[in-house]
Amino acid sequence: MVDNLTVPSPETEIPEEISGLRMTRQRREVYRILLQDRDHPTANDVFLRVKDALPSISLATVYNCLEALVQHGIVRQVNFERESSRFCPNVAEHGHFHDRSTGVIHDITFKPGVNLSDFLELPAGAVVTDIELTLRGQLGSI
Amino acid sequence: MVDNLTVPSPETEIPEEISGLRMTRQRREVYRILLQDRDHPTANDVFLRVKDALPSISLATVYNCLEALVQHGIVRQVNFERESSRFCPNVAEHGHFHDRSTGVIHDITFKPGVNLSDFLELPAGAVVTDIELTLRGQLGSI
DNA sequence: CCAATATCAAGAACTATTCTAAATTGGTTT
DNA sequence: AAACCAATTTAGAATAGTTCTTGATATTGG
Repeated sequence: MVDNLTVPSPETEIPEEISGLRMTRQRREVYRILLQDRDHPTANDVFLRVKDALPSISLATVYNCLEALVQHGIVRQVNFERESSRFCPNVAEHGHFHDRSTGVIHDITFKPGVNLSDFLELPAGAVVTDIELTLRGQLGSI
Repeated sequence: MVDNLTVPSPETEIPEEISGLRMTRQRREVYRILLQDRDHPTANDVFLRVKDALPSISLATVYNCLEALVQHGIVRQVNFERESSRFCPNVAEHGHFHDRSTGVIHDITFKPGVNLSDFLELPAGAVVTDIELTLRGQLGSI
C-alpha cells in the first residue's frame, strides 16, 4: 500500500542534504517520524513523537522543520477542512480518503492515464498545476 | 455559468423557512448576500456586505447564521488550505478551480455519468459520502 | 398576554500558527 | 584551535480566525 518507490523507508540513512535542504538533526528527526508512521500526523503529533529523540525540541522548531521540508518538496502538507494541517512524506500526486468511522486517512491514487478533463468540466484554458482531492465516507464491511 | 436550477436568484422571495430552518431577518440577509455575488466570500466579507441592510449585525451573528445555513444544507462551506472559510449558495456537487493569478474561484462540475472509481484507485469497500476537490492554476490566455 | 424557547450581540476565550529576538550551532577561515 | 559568520533553534509573545459565554431581545405556542 505504501509507495516505496517515491519515499525512503524509515531505516534508510537520511542523507546530509535533500533537494538542497541541509538536514539538521531536528529536520532529520522530524522527517524520520513522518517516514515511520504514515498516519498523517499534525505538527503537534510530530512534536510529541520527536521528543523521544530530541527532548528539548520546541514546537516552533517542528513547525520550522515541517515548513522547510514542505517548501523543498520533501514532505506534503495536507489540510482537511479547517483542522490542523497534517503532513505526509508521500509527495507523489495523490488524494485522501477520510474514513469517518475510524478517523483513518487512506492515500488514494489516480488510475494511470486518466486526464482531469476526462471527468471534469474545466473552465476554458485552465492550466492546472495543483490538485487537492479529499473524499469522506466509510469503509463498508464487505 | 451559475446554476439557476439548484440556487434561487437574489430577487426571489426568500421564504419564512428553508429546510426546517426558520429564516430570521439576519439569516435572510446573510443568505441574500451569498446569492447576490457568487464570489465565495469569507465570513468577514459577508459581515461587511450585510451591514448595509443590517448596520447593527455582529460578526458573531454572521458566523451563527452561516453555520445554521450550512448545517441545514442551504449553503456550502468551502475551505482552501488554511485560509478563512468561504461560503457559497451552490449546494450541488461541485469542485473549485482557484486561479492563482487573479485569485478568482471558479466552480467546476463533474461530467455527467462519471464515476469516482473510473479514475481513482479507491480502497476496497469505500463508500464515499462527500467529495472535496480543489484545483489550482491559471487561466491560460488562448 | 405570558411563559418557554430560540436567536442575537458583544466581547472574552481558544487554537493553530507565525513572528521576534536572543541563544546556539555548524561550517569556514585563519 | 580560535574567531568568525550565517543558519538554525528556542521560548514566548503575537496574530487571525473562529467559537464560546452571557445577558439581552425577539418569536412562538398556550
